[in-house]
Amino acid sequence: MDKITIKDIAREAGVSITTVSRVLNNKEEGMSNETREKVLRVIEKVNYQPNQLARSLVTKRSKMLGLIVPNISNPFFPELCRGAEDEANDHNYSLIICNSDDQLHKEENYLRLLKEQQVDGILLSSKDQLSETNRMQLQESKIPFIIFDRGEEGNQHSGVFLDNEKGGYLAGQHLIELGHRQIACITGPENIHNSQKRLSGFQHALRKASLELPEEFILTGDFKMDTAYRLAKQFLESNHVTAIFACNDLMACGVYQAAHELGIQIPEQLSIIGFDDIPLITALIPKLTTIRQNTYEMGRKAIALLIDTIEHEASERVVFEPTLVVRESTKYINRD
Amino acid sequence: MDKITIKDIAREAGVSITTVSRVLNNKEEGMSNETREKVLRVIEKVNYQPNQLARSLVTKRSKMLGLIVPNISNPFFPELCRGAEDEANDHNYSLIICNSDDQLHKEENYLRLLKEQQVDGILLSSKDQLSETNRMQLQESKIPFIIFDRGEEGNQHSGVFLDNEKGGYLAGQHLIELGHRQIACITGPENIHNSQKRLSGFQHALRKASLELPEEFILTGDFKMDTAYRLAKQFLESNHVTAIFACNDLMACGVYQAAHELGIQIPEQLSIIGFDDIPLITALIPKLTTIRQNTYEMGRKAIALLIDTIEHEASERVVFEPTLVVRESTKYINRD
DNA sequence: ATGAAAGCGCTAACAA
DNA sequence: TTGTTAGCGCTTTCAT
Repeated sequence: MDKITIKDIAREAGVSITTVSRVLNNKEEGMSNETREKVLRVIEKVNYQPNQLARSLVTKRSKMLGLIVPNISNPFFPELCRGAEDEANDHNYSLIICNSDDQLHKEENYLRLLKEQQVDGILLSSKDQLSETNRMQLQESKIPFIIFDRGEEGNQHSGVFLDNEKGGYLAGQHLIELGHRQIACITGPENIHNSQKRLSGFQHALRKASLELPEEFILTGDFKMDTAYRLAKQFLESNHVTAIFACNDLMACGVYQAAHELGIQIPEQLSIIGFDDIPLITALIPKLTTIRQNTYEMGRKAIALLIDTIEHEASERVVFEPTLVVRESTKYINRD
Repeated sequence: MDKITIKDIAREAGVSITTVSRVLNNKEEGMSNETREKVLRVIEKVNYQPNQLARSLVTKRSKMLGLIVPNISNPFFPELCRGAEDEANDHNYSLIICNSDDQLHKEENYLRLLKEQQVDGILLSSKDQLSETNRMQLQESKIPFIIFDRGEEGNQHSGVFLDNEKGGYLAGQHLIELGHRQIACITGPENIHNSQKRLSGFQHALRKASLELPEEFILTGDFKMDTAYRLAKQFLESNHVTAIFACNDLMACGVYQAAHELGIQIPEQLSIIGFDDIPLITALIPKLTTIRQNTYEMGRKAIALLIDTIEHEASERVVFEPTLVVRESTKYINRD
């Protein structure tokens, strides 16, 4: 037996395929209740499911959305995916999740693939700012897209952003309030905008307390645990600080390790503050103080925005506010 | 300007659409190199991308695969996704990742959605055994599917599995060799097959050393950190053991917390061994000893199998072997 | 209230 | 070597 099509239903119910199509799409007008019921019964009986591909071909709406994330292994992104997926499903869209693995060529590849697959829109959580090729591709293909957090600020494209500057500021303020004066910071990659913002917000807070972050106390990381571990270990071996701000939680984990291996007690000898509040960090001992972003909700909002763009050509920039979550890895210090 | 179609290319190149279709699909025969080049030039010039939906409609191949995971927040699954995605892309398929959130109705929903979306096959990492409805749905829709780890053993459906029994055995053997005699185990949900296997393998190892795991030392968890934390805390308050086997790493994290709060030193007073070897556990202090599964490779293999099933109606059951990774959370004990 | 027919963008016989 | 044509499963005018 072959796949059941609309024709089969029509024949079985003794009506035209137009009529079947009407009930499929809940067209109210022009149809007796009797007919509708009859068709519905047949559909039910044979467990018919319309071919979305065929529908898409004529309606020019695939009901599919694409989501490109830079690194699915960072628990930050699964949270984003969850939010995005839930919102998409609520609106009857399906989501194709793609992991660009921090590689530009993969990102380009996915962009092409998603377009071929005729997705109705794309949520782009790019590693970096949008490359010129990609921007052009997207713009000229006229496919609606939304930017998630990363990406430039000057540009006025719609998207969901975090106030990274404020996040960094909160982190700095917290450490200052705890009395810290010797502080280091491990940043994300240099070319990444949100990472820079976190740093500058952080510096801003320090400066307000008349403290300048020395060049050597700014370590350039890459948002990954291993790198942060190596950087921190090397740094802590030959420098004395009482606090470290890691620009994401994964890197904070690396600092924990480094401190542990060097016999440095957290938070007694070293306070650590992270960024993101990924789910797993509650497993760290002591529990990590961090700057929280509501990733799940940001994912939902981003997709909501995307669908709004698709269906009503809306356009908006939403900025989320991060919050400070004080746990156990930061501590008041009496400076000598 | 509207979307560019094959017609536009044909007109522009002065050939028929059939010819264009031929070069698109790399049909070698019957066509002068001249013509091919000409068409290729036009395609290049206008940056034409064929509509995959239209192709699918006639070829009956959507080049899309579905992957349903039970809990994307468990870092185990992003690893699986990465492997699956890479393998799919290598074969020119795209992957729709769905998170069923441990909810049966979501899983059913996704199954329906994936079918409507005409995916060529499904990789199902079901929370539980396949529900009867789902099994029937899948079977009668004739859509190729592969089972990932969870799910029944008796059934002979193709899939990728882990030798969970062996994993449990390795864990038990390790603890025994370290001299532990008072041991507890935190399992996954009772109805989940792989969880049961881990336990029975574990028991097997103990029994070999003439040790029987008392009922009260088997704590039924749910693969989640929080639950394991609560169970472990309650348990450790009133029982004395020298080692705990957590049936996945997330739960081991929960045990860490509990031990920490009770002032129990790991591994001096309590050895802990986990299961999975998820990426983040290297952040735990001390580093977690665990039973490793090669999740990424399992994901790749599963998709390879699925594609093989789709393209050559192959069918196979692959079983991966877990390995013991000794780190710092287990320690030799001199029993008194 | 219902149906016939055209067409979405493409592939695949079959002709020429 | 190339083109004509039918049709994939559906929606949507336009008739009736």
